[in-house]
Amino acid sequence: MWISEAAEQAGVNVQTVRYYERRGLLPKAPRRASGYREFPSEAIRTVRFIKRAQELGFSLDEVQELLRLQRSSSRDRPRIRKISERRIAQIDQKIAELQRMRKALKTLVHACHEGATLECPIIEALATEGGS
Amino acid sequence: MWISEAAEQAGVNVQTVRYYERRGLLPKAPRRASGYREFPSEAIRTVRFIKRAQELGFSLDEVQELLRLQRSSSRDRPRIRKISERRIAQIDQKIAELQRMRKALKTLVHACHEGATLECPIIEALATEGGS
DNA sequence: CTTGACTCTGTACCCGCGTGTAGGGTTCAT
DNA sequence: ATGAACCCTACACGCGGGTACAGAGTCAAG
Repeated sequence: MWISEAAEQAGVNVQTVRYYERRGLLPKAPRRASGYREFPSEAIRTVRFIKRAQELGFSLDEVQELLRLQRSSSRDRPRIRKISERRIAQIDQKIAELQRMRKALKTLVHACHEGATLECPIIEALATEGGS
Repeated sequence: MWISEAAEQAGVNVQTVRYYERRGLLPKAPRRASGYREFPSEAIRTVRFIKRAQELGFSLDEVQELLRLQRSSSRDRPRIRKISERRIAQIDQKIAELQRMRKALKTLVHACHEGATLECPIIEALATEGGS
């Protein structure tokens, strides 16, 4: 199958497929004499794997390692778990950071509604030293 | 005060100060005949304002508007609140997305610990069609 | 007057993940 | 044999928020 069909079936566009190949996420597709790539249907499954992994927040580097592990005969489950757990830890950190922001903002917006001060408490908080 | 002192006092580096000026976050600093900028101490406060706003997740474009509102005589509190509330909504969306990822990953990691299957459930989930 | 530490501008580069474009060659149905 | 629709490579550009460099000019202490 040509690249445009592969891309369409995988739900990405043509450049993306070439990009994944260049980055080493997809194995080099065999070529016709003309230089055209001919993809095995396997490639579609691989692209979908990549997309699903991205939905879970994995970076392309991580996806690359997951693909490598998938292909290796010794499915190294502890290693796979470790990558996933590292991802979870990063997600937790990010969530905590966002919640910290959210809380601070909520407090300020609330104060801005309630307060009868002349100055807006939100601006005041940003303009004033101290207390992150 | 020269730029390096201003930058140091504000806790950013020299290029950042120039960058903020270029972007319109800092007012154009007056120049000596040599072309050297001379910063009023006000500038330090402004840079710190920017940094605090960034910690709450505001983009530089948003910070620019907040600074504009701060300077305007009619402190438009509803507008300021609106910007903050939009930010909160974006944060909430991001948190929800991260929690979705986190939950999916947790489930997989758990299955990978528990399951006695040959294949790693994490890889299986990524390799298999259906169910996001 | 020299020297070293600073400043200026303009430009390019970084991260991750692609997307777009120009200029050329191929495929295949008609 | 022609033409539309495809394919190839190489390169530039986009986001956001800076960072780094080169080449030239300036400041201030000794």
